[in-house]
Amino acid sequence: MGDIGWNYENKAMAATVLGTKAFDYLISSSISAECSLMAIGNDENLQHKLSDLVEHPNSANFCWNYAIFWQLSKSKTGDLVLGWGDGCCREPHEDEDSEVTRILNIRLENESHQRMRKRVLQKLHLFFGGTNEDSYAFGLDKVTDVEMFFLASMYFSFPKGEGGPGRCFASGKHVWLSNALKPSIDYCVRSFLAKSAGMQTIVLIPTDVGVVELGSVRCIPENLELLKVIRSPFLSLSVFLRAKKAAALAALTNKNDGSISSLVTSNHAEVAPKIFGQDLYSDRVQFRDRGDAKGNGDRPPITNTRNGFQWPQFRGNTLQSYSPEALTKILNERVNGEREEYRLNDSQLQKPAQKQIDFTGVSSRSVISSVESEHSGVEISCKEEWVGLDKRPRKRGRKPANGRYEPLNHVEAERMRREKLNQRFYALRAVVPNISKMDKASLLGDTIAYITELQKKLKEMECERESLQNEALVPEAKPNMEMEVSASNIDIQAGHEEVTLRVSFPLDAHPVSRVLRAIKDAKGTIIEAKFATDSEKVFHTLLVKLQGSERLTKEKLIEALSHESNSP
Amino acid sequence: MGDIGWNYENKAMAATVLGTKAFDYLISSSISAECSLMAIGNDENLQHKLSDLVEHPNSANFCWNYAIFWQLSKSKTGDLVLGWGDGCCREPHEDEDSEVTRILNIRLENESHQRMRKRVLQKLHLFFGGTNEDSYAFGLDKVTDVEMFFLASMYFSFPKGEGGPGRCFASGKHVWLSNALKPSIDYCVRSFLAKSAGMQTIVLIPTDVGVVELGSVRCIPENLELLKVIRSPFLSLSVFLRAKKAAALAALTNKNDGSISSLVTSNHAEVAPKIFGQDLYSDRVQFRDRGDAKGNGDRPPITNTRNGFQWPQFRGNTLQSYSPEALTKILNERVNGEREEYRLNDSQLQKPAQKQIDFTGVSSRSVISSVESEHSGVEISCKEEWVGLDKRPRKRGRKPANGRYEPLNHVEAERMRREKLNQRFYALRAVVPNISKMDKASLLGDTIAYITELQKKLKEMECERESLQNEALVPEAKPNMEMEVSASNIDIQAGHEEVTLRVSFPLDAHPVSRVLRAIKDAKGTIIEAKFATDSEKVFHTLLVKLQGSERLTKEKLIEALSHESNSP
DNA sequence: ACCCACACGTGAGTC
DNA sequence: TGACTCACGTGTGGG
Repeated sequence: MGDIGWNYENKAMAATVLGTKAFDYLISSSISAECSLMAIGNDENLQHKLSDLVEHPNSANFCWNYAIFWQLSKSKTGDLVLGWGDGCCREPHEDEDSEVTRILNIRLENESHQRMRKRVLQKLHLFFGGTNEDSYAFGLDKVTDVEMFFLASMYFSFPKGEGGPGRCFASGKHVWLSNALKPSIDYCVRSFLAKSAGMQTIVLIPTDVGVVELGSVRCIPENLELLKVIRSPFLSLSVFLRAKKAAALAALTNKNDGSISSLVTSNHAEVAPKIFGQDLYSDRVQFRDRGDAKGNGDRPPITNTRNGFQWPQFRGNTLQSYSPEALTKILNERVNGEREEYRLNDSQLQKPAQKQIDFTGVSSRSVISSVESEHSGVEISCKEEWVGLDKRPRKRGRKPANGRYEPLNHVEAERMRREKLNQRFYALRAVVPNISKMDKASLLGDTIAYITELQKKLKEMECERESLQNEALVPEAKPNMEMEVSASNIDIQAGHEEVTLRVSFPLDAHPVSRVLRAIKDAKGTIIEAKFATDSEKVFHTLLVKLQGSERLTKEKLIEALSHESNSP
Repeated sequence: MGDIGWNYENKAMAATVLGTKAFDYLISSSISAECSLMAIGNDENLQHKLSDLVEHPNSANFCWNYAIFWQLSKSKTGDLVLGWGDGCCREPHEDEDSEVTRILNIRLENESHQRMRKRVLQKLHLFFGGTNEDSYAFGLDKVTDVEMFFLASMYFSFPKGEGGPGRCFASGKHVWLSNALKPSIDYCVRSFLAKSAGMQTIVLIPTDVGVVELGSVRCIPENLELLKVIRSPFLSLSVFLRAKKAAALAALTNKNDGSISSLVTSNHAEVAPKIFGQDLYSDRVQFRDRGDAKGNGDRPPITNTRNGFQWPQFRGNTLQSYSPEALTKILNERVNGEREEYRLNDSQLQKPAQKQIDFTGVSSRSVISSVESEHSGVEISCKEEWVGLDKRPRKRGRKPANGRYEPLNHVEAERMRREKLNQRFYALRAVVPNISKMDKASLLGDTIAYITELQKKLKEMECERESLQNEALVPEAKPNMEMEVSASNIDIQAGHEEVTLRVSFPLDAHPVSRVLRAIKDAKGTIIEAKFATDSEKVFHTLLVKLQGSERLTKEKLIEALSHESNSP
C-alpha cells in the first residue's frame, strides 16, 4: 500500500507524533480496508463491560487505563481477522498517583502536538471511510499519549496467529506482560505506541470470539484471581457474540457477495435473525412492540428510535463508494476545508470552532447532541421505514468517553448503572465458590454465607495459630525453661583446681527417661550411671542389675521402648 | 373476663390442645379487645422482612421457625401496648434434619386435635371480631404445634415493661434465650406455648417502634453478628413505621374519638399525611399519578385499585359493631352452622369442604383467590370512589404464609423479589466491613475486594500454618527422632546378672549440652561425669578441672549460659 | 397454565 | 443544576 498520498504539511512531524516505526506500521503493514467487516458487534453490552473495567476505580480492576476487545471477524478477503470490536480508554482519576497522572497526561501541553495528533487521527478516520462528523478527534479536547495509542489501535487488525492478539487467540492462552516497557518486549506491532504511552502492563485474554486487551501504566504482577474476574464478564458475552457472528457470516455466505451493504440492508423484519430474542445486528430489539402496545406512544420518540435504530456498520458502506482517486481528492479537500465542511454539516452547533484547525473549542458534547437532535428529526419523519435507510454511521466504540456528553438519556445512564451492577454480580460470581443457584438473591445469600464462613475460618485460623504459637512457644519454652540451666537447678562446689557441678533436669523431659523407665519395667536396678561426651554425642552408660533370671536383651529392651512409645 | 361462654363440646380437650396454663392465659390474662388498634402498620414491607427471616434457608438466618413483630400501638384505653404487628411462620423444609421436622410436625397425626385446634383459633378469631371468611384456620390444612403457638400469639398484647416483649422494649436490650425449653425459663406468659412448640431458642430484639421476636426449634447460641444481620433490615423500617405511627396517633388524638372508623375514613387525598412520598396508611401510593399521566389507562383497573386500595384495619370496625351479647349469639350460631355459612360466603369456591367441620380440604389458596376475584369485581364497579367504602377487613399478618396464594400480582411478587434482594444487600452490608459508599455497586465492589482479601489472607495463613506445622513438626519430630531410642543408638552388653547399656544422643538436643559448652568456653576439662535419677529428676554430676587460675563460680557459669542462650 | 428471574423505562429523591 | 441512585410497575422468556 505504502504512501497513499496523505497530505500532511509535515510528514516528519506526524511521524514524530506517532513514532516513525508505528507510523510505518500504520500505513504499510496493518491498516487495511479488510477490517471493514469487523464491527459486526459494536455491542453496547460489550462496551459497558469494557468501560467498567477501566472506569470504575472501586472495583477490583481499578488499574486499567484502556481496554480493547479484538473481535474475530471475516475480512473482505474472506480471512478471519481480529479487529477492533470495542474499547474504552480513561482519563486519569483525580485521586491517581501523581506519577501515573503525569504519564497519562503526557503531551497535553504542546498545542501543535495536539493539532497534529488530531489531524493524524482525522486522516486515519477519513481514510477508512469515516466522515468528519463522527471523527473521534472532534470529540476530544486533548489527546494524550495513552489516548493516541488507544485510538490508533483502532486501525489495526490481525490475522489469527499474527501479532499479539492473533497469537493469543490462536494459542488460547492469555498473555500477561508486566514489564511491557522493556525494550526487548515486543508483544505486537503496536508495541512502540504502547511504550510511548507508558504502558507497563499489557494483558491479552482470549475468548471464543476474540481477545480482550487491557493495558495499564502501572506495573501489575500476574494475578490469576484478577484474571478470573476480568474474564468472567466476557464468558457470558461469548455465547452471544458467537451466535451473532455465526449468523452474520452465514448471512454473508448465503448472499454470496462480499459487499457490506447487503449485510446492512438484509436486516428486514421477516429475515432478521434473532438471537436471545433480540435482533441480531442491533443490540436492542428493533421495535419494542411494547412501546406501541402499551399505548405510550406519547413518549418522546427519541427513546424508541434510539433503541431501535439499525446503525449501519462503521466504514463499510462509505469505503465501498469511493475510488482511491476520489478518496485522495476528498482527503485533500478536507485538509484544507475541514472547518467549513464541518460547520456546514453541523449548522445547529451551539459553539462554533473559533480557530482554523483547532477543535479544542468544540466539545464532544455539542457535537453529539447535534447528531442526536438530527436523529430525532429523522426518526420523527420516518417512523418505521428507516431500516437501512439512515446512512449515518454510528459512533463507534468509546461512546460515553470521558468528556461524557450530557443526555445519557437518563435511560442510558440507568442502563449503564444496571450494567455496572451486573458487572459486579458477574465478578462476584467469579470470586464466590459453591454458588447454589445462579439468581442474584441466592448469589448474595451464598456470598454472605461464604464471607461469614471465611471470617469464621480466619478467626479459627487465628486462634489456631495463636495456640500453635503458644504450643510452639510453650513446649519450646517449656522444655527450654525446664532444661534451662539457672540458679534453681545448678549447684557448684568449688575445690582447689576442680569444680563439681550438679545440674538437675526434670526426668520426663530428659532423653534417658524412657530408657530408665524401660529398665524399671524390666525390674532392673541401676548400679552405676555415667555419661560421656564427644563433640557430637552424649553417651549414657548404665550398669544394670537384673532381678530374677530374666535376661535383658537388646531386642527386649527396644521392644519395651517401642511399646512404651505407642502407649504413652 | 373469665369464661365468656365459649361453647366447646369438650373444654378439657381444648385445654389439652393448648395446654391448661396457656389456655388460662388466653382467656384470662392476656386477651383483650384493646389490641383492636394494634395493626396500624400491617405493613407488607415489614412482613416481607420477617418472612425473609424464616423462609429462606439460603440466607444467614436460615434457622428461624417463626418471626413476630410486636408493634407499639395505642390501646383502646389509651395505653401504649405491644401487639402483633406482623409475623411469619414456616413449615419444615424438606431438607431439614429429621429431628427438627419431627418437632415441627408434632400433632399433625391426630384428626381430633386438628379439629380442636382449628376450632380454638376460630373462636379466638371470631371473638376478636374477625369473620369466618378471613379466619386463619380456614387457610390451613394442618396446625402444627409451632403454628398453634404462632397463631395464638396473635391474641396477646403487652404493656410496656410487661411480658417478654414489653420488658425487652422497655429496657432497649435484646434478649437471647438459647435454652428456652428449660423449665426455669419463663420469658413471657406465652412460654408454655413456646415450650410445647419445642422452641429452644427465642430472641427478642427491640426497635424504636416495637420488638422483633424470633423462635427456633434449634439451639442457636447467641451471636452478635447474626444479631446485627437480623436487626439491620428493621432499622430502615423503624423510621418509616415511627412516622406512620406518630401520624396515626396524632390523627386519632385530633379527632378525639377512639373509634377506628375515623382512622380509616379520615384518609382522604387532601388530608392524607405523606411519608417518603407515599400515603401514610397504605404502604403504596394511593394514586400513582403516573399511571394516568402516562396515558396507560387501558391497563386492567385491577392494577391501580389493588395498589390504591385503602384496606380498613383488621377487626376494628367489625368489633365496634357488635355488642357483647350479639357477639356471644353469633359465636353460638357459628359453632353450629359454620360450614353452611362458609359455603354461603364462598360460592365460587372450587373445592367445597366435604365433612362437617373438617377444613383440611380447603386450601388457603382457593379461599384467598375467591376473595381476590371478589375484590376485582368491586374494583371494576367503583373505580375512584372506593376510598373508605370497602368494609372488607384485610387479612392480617402472615399473608403469604406457606400455602402461598396464587396471584401475588406479579407486581407483588416483584416487590417481594426486590425486597428480598434488598434484604440480602442489608445483610451483606452487615458482614462486610469498610464499606466505602452506601450504594449497591460500591457495596458489591467492596464485597469482592473484601472476599479476595479474605481469600488471600486465608491462603497466606494456610501457607504460614503449613510452614509453621513443618517447623513444628520438624523440630518436634526431629528431637523425638533424635531422642528416639532404637537399634541404632543403643548398645547392650550382657553379663551374668548385669547388663551394660550404652545409649547415645545427639549433643545439641541434649539438656546438658549447654552446660558442657559453657564448661568448654571456660576452658574446663571434664574429669568425671555421672548421672543419677530419682522419680522426678535426673542429676548430672560433673567433676571439672579448670585450666589456669580462673575460678568457675556459679554466677559466672550462669552468666555464660544466659549469654549463650541470647545468641544461639 | 403458572411461577420465577431479569431487564427495561421511568419518576423521584439526594447530593 | 446535573449526575447518580433507587424503587417501582411492566414485559418477557425460560422452566
